[in-house]
Amino acid sequence: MVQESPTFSPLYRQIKSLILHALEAGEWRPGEAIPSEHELAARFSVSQGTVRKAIDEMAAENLLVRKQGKGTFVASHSDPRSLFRFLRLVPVDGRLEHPISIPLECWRAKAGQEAAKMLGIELGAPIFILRRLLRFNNKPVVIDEIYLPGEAFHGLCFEMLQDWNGSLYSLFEARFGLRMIRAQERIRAVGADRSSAEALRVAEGTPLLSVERLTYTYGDKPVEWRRGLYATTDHYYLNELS
Amino acid sequence: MVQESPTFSPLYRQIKSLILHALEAGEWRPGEAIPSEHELAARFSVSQGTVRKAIDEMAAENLLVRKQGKGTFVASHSDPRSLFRFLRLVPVDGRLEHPISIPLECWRAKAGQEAAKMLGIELGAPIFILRRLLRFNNKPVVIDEIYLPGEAFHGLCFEMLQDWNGSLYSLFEARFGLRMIRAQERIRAVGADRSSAEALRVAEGTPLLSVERLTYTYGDKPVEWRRGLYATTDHYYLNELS
DNA sequence: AAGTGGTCTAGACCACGTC
DNA sequence: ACGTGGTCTAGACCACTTT
Repeated sequence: MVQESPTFSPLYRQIKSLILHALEAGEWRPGEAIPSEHELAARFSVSQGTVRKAIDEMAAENLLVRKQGKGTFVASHSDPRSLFRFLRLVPVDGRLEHPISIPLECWRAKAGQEAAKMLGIELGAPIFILRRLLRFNNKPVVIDEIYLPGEAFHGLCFEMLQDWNGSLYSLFEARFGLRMIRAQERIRAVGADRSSAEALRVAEGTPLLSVERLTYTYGDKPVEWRRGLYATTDHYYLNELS
Repeated sequence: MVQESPTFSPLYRQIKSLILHALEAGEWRPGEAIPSEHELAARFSVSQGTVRKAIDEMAAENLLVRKQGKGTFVASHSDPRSLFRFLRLVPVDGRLEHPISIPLECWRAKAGQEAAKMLGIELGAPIFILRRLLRFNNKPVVIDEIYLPGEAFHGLCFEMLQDWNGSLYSLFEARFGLRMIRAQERIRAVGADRSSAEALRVAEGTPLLSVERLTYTYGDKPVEWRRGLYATTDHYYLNELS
């Protein structure tokens, strides 16, 4: 079963790849259980231990969630536990505040130089641009500008965003079948310009965190680029180094 | 019915804990190989697979490094690969620059309110305060103020810092037997004050990243608290979300 | 009682590095 | 050739959840 070197890849990684493709093809939806380890072992004609190791890795990558006695489930952004996986903003006083997302605008546009490069699409290709505000405890803390490739998101509109009760990524998951797997953030400090100062209710020139995020779905395909400006008077960006 | 103990911990975690204690006691030094899985299995009277699972977890936590065909080694900050594990600053133009650390000052002091709280020591306990500059490509980019508990670092002096060729953490490891395991960073945006503006060669008020880091050694014991100011005109703080 | 994931074992074999 | 970690298997039993 195992290939010869130099393209050697262990059996459990081949199994992992098969499960990954099944996930990508939507064989099981987010939140649903995948077949038991025993069933998958029979399906792929390998031992249960080999399936186990494949699933172990996928669980470590937050693609699957294991629940003893119940089964293994497809990770979902609807799960409240995964909310702060991508939003690393924490209030100074320690009180956990559930942020509220307020969509401001949403319009069609053509990809500029930077957006095209980041999203890996043609210059001038259709995109959506979305502006939204994040409130913690009714105070504006983050203003986001989000760039989405038109192809993957057609049908997106302002009303859809307003009607949705939940995180943006859970909407992407439910409406467009797009699962955000990992992201890369580039952080710097900038001074607030006029429009962001107004939105965040701070003085012009106030130091803000500029957080540029590129988010990837399966196959390391970038599907979202965003730039957020964070007011850090009452909150900070928390990062664990390990 | 037999009530199971609520403190149940699987065998491999007990083994992990034993290896951890041996590490903490300095049985093997950073960079050295630990005994083979087979030897450890014999020593603890368990199967090799159980030792393996313990080491797997410790490798995932960057405490050990496995090298196929050679052995398993105690992770070390002298290893160049671990340099950017704690310094997440990347130049905008992509060219990898090796940062150079320039010690500015080092003096004894008594722990103030904040340092005492962070380091978990008595108010007024002896500490060291260290200021240093980080240059990338000969340009000042980071100014750090570092607070160290006096007890763990006695003998530290300015000359020692100047003479050391390597990262601060590799010095801590070699001179004080203190291994930095994990850290937590709190990031916000601030305006440069007079002294930091001078050190970083920027205008007063320039937005800077304020990065407060609390670093832990074995047993989740905090042993370093630092505050860094990062100039982000030519560099950004890179964070992977996964 | 039955089904799920979680642990533990023992043994065989493979890939890598060194002697 | 030998020792190291890496993979794969098969089976037993444990812990948790549901029926």
